Amino acid sequence: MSSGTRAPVAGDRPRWLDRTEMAAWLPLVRLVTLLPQRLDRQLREDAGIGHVYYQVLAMLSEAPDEQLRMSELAGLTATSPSRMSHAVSALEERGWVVRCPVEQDGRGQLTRLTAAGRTAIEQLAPGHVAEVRRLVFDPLTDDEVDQLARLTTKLLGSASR
Amino acid sequence: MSSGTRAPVAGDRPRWLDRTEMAAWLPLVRLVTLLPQRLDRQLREDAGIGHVYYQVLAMLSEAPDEQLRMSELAGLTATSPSRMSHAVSALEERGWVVRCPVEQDGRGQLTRLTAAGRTAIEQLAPGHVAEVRRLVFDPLTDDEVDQLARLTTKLLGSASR
DNA sequence: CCCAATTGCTTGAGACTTCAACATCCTGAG
DNA sequence: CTCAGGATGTTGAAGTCTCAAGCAATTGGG
Repeated sequence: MSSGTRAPVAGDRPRWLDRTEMAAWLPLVRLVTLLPQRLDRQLREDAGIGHVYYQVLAMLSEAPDEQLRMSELAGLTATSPSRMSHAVSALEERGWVVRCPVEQDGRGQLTRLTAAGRTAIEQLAPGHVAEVRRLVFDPLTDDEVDQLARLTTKLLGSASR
Repeated sequence: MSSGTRAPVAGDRPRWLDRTEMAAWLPLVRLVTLLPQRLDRQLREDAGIGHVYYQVLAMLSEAPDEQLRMSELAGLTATSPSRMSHAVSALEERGWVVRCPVEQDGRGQLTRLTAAGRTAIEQLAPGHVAEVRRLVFDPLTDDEVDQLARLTTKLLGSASR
């Protein structure tokens, strides 16, 4: 406890979740626990890296000149600068990525895909896509895919703030 | 790479995601990254524990006699036995939970909420619910909450297997 | 009864994430 | 010009998660 800033004063207690909300909340929590687990496991078996690391390679492979700034990578993958720094270091050790300074801004760092990195993502992508299909898109109808897009986009608004 | 079992043979390459699917996939990945982050942060500020640990307390507080077996806890929270064992150890150190052997099965362990644990969850719950509302339910209409329940439940089917 | 296979859980090592502190560079007000 | 404040990244420590290995208890087939 340690004197939280959010004092649990009786009276300002928010409404608890009703039955309908629980019917959405419980599976949602399970899903956000389980989905990263599955994505991580499949990639770790195939390449020894987790999903975040794969995302870095994926974003780089689609960026102009196959390079991005740390802050852009962090933004695109919704991770902290610190986490991204560690992640890029790990990818650098594998030789899949290199760091180099930015011309115009002495603070910045560019991360660029190496040839080995490109090979890696090209070999990884098919298996990953297959897993994504199996986990997410195969069970859904076209309409449901649209619903999923709308819902997740809407929820991102509040989660990003 | 290291000779994955899933050989990237040209030809068996699965269909890449189309525009519609991407419109669902990208926000879904962000959501699945961001939501646990937010839940963790709020709980960590208030109590110094992450969301998984809170879930343990929450499930225990609603169980008969406020106790559950390790395997039940693991199942309910969609985590591995190992993770749950570590988690319960951490909660035990805080004095919020105790372990005791099961009568009928010498292998099993029961985890029971302590008085301090009950106090903790009672003080934590209002702030947590408020955060859940802010992040998930406030932005959605009633119809959308229903859609969310159906979609997440459907996706859980494939992710659990 | 006996033992091999299974179940339930724990442990330790290594990898990953977070947090706070820090170093560096840029920007703009005075 | 100068310096305070902001922005960009990095680092190390502490906590957490995963994986593989292991232990103890139970179960089931012979």
